[in-house]
Amino acid sequence: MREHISYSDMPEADVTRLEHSMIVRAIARDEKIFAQNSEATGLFCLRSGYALLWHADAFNHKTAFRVVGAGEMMGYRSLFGEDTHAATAQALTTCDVCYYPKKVVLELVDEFPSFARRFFRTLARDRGPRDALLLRGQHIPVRTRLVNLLLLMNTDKACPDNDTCVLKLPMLRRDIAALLAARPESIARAIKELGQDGIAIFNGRTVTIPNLDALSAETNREQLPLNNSVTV
Amino acid sequence: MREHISYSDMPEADVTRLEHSMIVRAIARDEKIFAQNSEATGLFCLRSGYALLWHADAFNHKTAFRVVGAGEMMGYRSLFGEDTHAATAQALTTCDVCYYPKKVVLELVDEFPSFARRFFRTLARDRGPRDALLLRGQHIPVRTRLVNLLLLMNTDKACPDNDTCVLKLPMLRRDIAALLAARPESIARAIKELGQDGIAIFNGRTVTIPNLDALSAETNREQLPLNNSVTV
DNA sequence: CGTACCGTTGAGGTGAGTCAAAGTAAGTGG
DNA sequence: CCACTTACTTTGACTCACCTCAACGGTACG
Repeated sequence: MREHISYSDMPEADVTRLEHSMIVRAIARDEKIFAQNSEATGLFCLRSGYALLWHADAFNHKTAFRVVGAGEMMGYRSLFGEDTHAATAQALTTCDVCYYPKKVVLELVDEFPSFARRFFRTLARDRGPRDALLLRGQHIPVRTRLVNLLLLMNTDKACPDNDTCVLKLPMLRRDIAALLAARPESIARAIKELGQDGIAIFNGRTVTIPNLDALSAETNREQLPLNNSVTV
Repeated sequence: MREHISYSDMPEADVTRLEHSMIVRAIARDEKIFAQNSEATGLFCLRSGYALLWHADAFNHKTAFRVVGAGEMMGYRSLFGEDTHAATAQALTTCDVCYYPKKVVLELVDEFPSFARRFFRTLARDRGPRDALLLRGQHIPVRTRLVNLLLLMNTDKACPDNDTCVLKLPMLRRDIAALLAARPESIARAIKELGQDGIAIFNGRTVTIPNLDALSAETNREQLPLNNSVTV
């Protein structure tokens, strides 16, 4: 949010107004931040911790599609779409959530084009749909999807270059399964495989990656489709 | 686009300016409207015909994720995301495409909040990600995914209520396959099944649906997951 | 020291992918 | 108008990755 403001030509008074409208709330693990089909009354930011966004369909198949990390926004899609929340946000860890009331956000967006443009950008760049291709594509085996997840989760904590790299996942096996559109059992098996091959060693939620390049290489481990079709 | 304008308080002069900046182009079947990784220089609208949006990954797996019909916009995501096109748009049928240069659109968006708000809405409501859950979810069998596609494609041409309903699909089997993340062979088998069960009779690209309710009922034909997990 | 999850492992079944080939429609040129 | 080419569609046989079901080990917590 601070980043959005810095790109705008908003005067100090309005910045203060926005910051004063903000409400911070501490959320416990597993607690919901907002629920699917509830009204979008404002914008949410994660100040610390991790949250998971998931969607439940007609008969309650739950599909996770995004891990929200510290500093990221959520709920903007339904806010600007003038619609109820399409997903539930649930805390993976204890976290601090900032809340900006709809009224203030929309007024400032109307008033300051540069602020609005920044939101346009965020909305348009929403990585959810694109990540989904990596994490949920059927033609990609579970093992590879898991590697993709590790690579995505590793963006923040850069490792000491090629050296060993340790990553702490914020979620349970079942959450990983939901993100990868797989079953927890399949995740366990993929984890075992990656460990045996020395690509990524899981110990509870801590993952040790001896060689980041070797992990990345897993991604290109495609079985050549030879489907020389033009359009597909 | 006309709808976006009508919701705005844009004066006549600017409406004219927008309309004069527009370029209309006739596109032949299979021709590309814009290509993945190319620069987004403007906004595209489909005046007539159908187009398909698809994304190709590192080693050329092609995944379709949206069918664009007449009156719909495309390319807005990369335009506002200030990024290259994330997908290729390809004509399924011959079609007329309107093109609005980036410069004019962005200027008007900056100037008229109500116009901007309308774009926010479109961007936020982009049905791509949500449809993807219906069309590409692994836990949903191909047969059901095909039914979902038929229901989505049927929005325009409403049938004479419960009576027989005929639908003409604009795309090839391989395009259906790409949309459903399946193989053309699997599509053929699902089509055969649906025909045998009298749910939807395919004849080339023409689909006859004897009973729309029966088709909808297919959607709830979920095998109960009994996965009583809370978070997944 | 149970109770309750979470995580792992094994055995078995299956939907959909792969490969190969035949059938069908759609252009193209003589 | 008919051979001929080309691309699309369908079918069958086979295989496999993943799901399902079930049982067991580990860890946390009252």
